Amino acid sequence: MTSESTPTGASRSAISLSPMEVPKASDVLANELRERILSGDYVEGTPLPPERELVVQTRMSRTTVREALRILEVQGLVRIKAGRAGGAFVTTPGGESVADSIALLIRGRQIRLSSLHQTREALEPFCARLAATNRTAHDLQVLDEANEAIATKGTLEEFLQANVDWHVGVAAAGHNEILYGMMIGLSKAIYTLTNNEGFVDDEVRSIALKAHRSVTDAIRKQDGDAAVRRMERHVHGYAEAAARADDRTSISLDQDA
Amino acid sequence: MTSESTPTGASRSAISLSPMEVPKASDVLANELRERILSGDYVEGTPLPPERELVVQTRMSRTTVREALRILEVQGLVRIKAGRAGGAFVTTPGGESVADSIALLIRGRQIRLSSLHQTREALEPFCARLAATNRTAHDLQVLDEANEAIATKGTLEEFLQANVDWHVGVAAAGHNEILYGMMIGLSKAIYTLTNNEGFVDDEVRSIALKAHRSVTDAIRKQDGDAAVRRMERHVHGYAEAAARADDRTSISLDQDA
DNA sequence: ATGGTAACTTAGGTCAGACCGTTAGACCAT
DNA sequence: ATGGTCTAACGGTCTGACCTAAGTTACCAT
Repeated sequence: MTSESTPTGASRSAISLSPMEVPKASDVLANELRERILSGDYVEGTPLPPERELVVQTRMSRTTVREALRILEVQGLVRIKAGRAGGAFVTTPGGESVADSIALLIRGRQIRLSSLHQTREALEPFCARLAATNRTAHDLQVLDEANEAIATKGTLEEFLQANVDWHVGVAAAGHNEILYGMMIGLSKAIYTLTNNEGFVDDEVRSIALKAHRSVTDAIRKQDGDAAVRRMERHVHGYAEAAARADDRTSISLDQDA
Repeated sequence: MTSESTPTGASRSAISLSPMEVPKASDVLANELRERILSGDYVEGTPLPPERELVVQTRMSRTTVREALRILEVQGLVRIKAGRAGGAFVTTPGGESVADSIALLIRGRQIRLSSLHQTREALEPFCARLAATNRTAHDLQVLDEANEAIATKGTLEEFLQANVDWHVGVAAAGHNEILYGMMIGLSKAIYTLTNNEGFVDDEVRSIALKAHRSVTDAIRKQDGDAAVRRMERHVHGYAEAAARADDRTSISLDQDA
């Protein structure tokens, strides 16, 4: 039966299916919970039922329930506490998860430092313009404090931290959460990558401080165009200095070899 | 023994400890594996040992091992296949994880569409400039194909997909993986959010098509400045149109209420 | 009354062992 | 060649137990 001829020869039947996905139980639970959380029905801090309660409700095993919760935890949707009155609490995802994934992307793909600086050149001037428009008094205070920390000659780590604080502060002053998350990720990556390079000397520090102050000034005066211009110069200059230092490193490495 | 006087009264001993963190076993394993993967020792596709083998090696339970693997899977560092010859395979994290976290950020924080478009205004002109510099023949082909797909009057979904393809194509032509990853995230988010809004009519389509062609042209001619200028106009115009549509929606919603 | 502490309770964290479902590969029958 | 069958090697799920962290409560000594 059904022994028809196959005209084209390629396939005997006209029907064809694409690869199908069979979701895992833990994914199903995770998706369900994620949708409920993202729908906004639960306020930040709302506790999910205890694991054993979820087991009863879903009729899944505790293993499965726990994997689902773990997924949500990694995605930054819940925070899990142990002990009595512990459990999974709803969290509003912040910039950290974006930052983490960007950091993974950068490390995992062995991305060149130049790409990082290039990306900063795209984001930071724009952030500066937003900051000039939207900055609050508190934002300005954060920027000033970061600059003061830079002025205080400290260790390399302290300088780098203060540097990051200022740049992230500019992004925060722009009050755009997406850009803010992106800048956190970039900064974190640049911080770790620059920690090894040794091109940060006193000159670099004082140049950075001067640049930061001039940008901060423009932001304070709500002069968007000036903020963009100065930030562009600063970031571009920093990128070129880093590139030159990188060249030197490569060269001396070559000489070593 | 050691019953000294305690002058300050605050503490009997000089040793003092800060709050300590007791990491979970699964996190320890996950961190260890993540470091090994990110160090680049394993090529894409390298299989990790089977779960039961990891149990033997680490002397942890299978539950713990599985949770660690699940963490890495969510972070996009491994891909887990079931069945014989299955297991966890090393994956180079791509833009998808960035895209996912951005999408979560946007949905979770109820971020306004305007923030999204604002972010595009920061990224896309810069991507266009990079594209003008770095585009290959293949990149241009992708852009042309996306434009053709837009020219073909299709369903709303087809239009949106082609639209996304073109914008992502520009980012790809810039050959900066970070910006590329960010654009994928933004595009995915914008895609889903625009799917509901009903402001895409024939006029919007033809305007977008024209703008895309002019930007593509500048990229083809490697005219960076023109690419930036035209992309700025396009994105800004689109953002304003979307904002107007959003206003209309809000107003009609108010009238409904 | 006050302060400490022991016991209890509720929650997540870990473990051991079993069984199920899926898949690749080998082998055989048609 | 096509399709069936068996087997081994995987991850996926389940059960049930115990450990550990952290609030609550009751009790006891001062």
